Amino acid sequence: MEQLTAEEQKSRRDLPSLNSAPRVDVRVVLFTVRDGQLLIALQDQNSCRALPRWVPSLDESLDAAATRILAEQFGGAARYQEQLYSVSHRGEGNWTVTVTYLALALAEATGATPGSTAWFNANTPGELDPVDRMIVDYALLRLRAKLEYTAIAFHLLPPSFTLSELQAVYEVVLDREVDKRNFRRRIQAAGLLEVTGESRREGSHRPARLYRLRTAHDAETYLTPAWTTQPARKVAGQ
Amino acid sequence: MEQLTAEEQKSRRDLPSLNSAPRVDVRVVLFTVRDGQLLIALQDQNSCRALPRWVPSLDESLDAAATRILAEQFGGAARYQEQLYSVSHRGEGNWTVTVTYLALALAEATGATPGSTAWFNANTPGELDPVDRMIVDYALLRLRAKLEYTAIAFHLLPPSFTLSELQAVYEVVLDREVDKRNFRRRIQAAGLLEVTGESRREGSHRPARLYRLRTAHDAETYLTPAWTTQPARKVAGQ
DNA sequence: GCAAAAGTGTTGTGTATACACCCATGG
DNA sequence: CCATGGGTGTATACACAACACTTTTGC
Repeated sequence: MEQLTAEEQKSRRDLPSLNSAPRVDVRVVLFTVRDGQLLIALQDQNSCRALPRWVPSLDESLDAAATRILAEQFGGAARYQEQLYSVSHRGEGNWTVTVTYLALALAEATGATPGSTAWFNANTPGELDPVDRMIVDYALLRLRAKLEYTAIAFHLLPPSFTLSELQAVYEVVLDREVDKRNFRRRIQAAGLLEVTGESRREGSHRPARLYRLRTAHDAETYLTPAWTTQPARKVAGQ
Repeated sequence: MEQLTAEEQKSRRDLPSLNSAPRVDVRVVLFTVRDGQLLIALQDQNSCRALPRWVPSLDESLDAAATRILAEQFGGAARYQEQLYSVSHRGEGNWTVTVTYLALALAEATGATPGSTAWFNANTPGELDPVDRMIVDYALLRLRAKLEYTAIAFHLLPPSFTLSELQAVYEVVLDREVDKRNFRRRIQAAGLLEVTGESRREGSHRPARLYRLRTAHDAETYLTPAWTTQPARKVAGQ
């Protein structure tokens, strides 16, 4: 541990101090589900893939920086963002603090992504910087865990959807099959859904009823802080 | 949102850039249980209480900065630390990124804390900076939630302890009574404990058997990332 | 009428809860 | 012998997993 004088220690404890401190950047793991696959957005730069990132200015919060990444690169596609974790690592010399976010986007809105960003299978994203690799792995872990006890999955679907579509999202994210009857019972017992009254005919079979998420259950409900200094965790959508 | 030229945007995306970015500080919510109360450590500075904090140098990781706070102010008392969340807030002008940690200490080792640090009831910590208040509230939420599904509570007790002591920790942290028989069944079903063979006589009643945590179950097991760049989440202890 | 997905119930199994008494010791 | 905390078992409710057939439609 480095040795400091009493004055230096005091200046480090009483904010703000003016000595140099680690740099900050923000990175986003943006998920979507399309064609039966869980995809993440990566930038193809220097023959190596990397998470979309941004160095926040002195004038924006962490959440705002994450929102900016999503807005600039994906327009209104992202419907949900949540802070994941902060890592510190040596990036070219000094320590950098990387604050990471998990975000969810609608497949419909992700057809054309500007710039060098492309979609890759979340389970096999290819060659990745080790830090980015860990972030992606942890984002996947968290997404899967949250699927079980929050309403997070609805952000991967349009406002109205069939129960089979919802089940397909669960199966793709969790990477395993789910029993149809148990799934429907569990979802309906949670009381988050209501029928829209409409139904969808899309083949030579019985039409499916459409459901929507009941308002006031739109946000997640568990184990995420309610910081009044950064109230907006929802990005787009109503 | 601020307007940037294409060059400025590029420099923000390609790390490291040299423009000014938010400052970073680290704060720790250190819990202990003593005299049937859940306590947190606060500094009594400027007639206002504040969380122990530190501005990390260019030469230390976030985890190392948290460890340093604990080591300098509490010696070897802290036995566990875990990153909580990162907040950004306007501290005297520009944005500051505050990375927060939850830590647990042994009551026995916390008798004399150097400097201006003192212990306060975690539920009624008194007047606190709004940011610190939110951090404390969230730390409490997380500690209570983790108590239910991890072995985190053992870090509030010495290496060997009675089941009644363990139950008392749960009751104090969760702030509710727990059924003795169900508690013991649940704990033993988890398979984390083993009897030491010794017992403790401390009154005119039957002696209590002493238990210890089985090694390899010492760390928490769920929903916390395994960053290889910051492997040490355990601070002191064996 | 047939292919294809939508929709629906029951049964068993394990898990959490509520609850009351005997045991070992010190004084 | 009595006061004190240590230690134990059972009955019930609830949540979850396994499992197969009928319904509605397009062609």
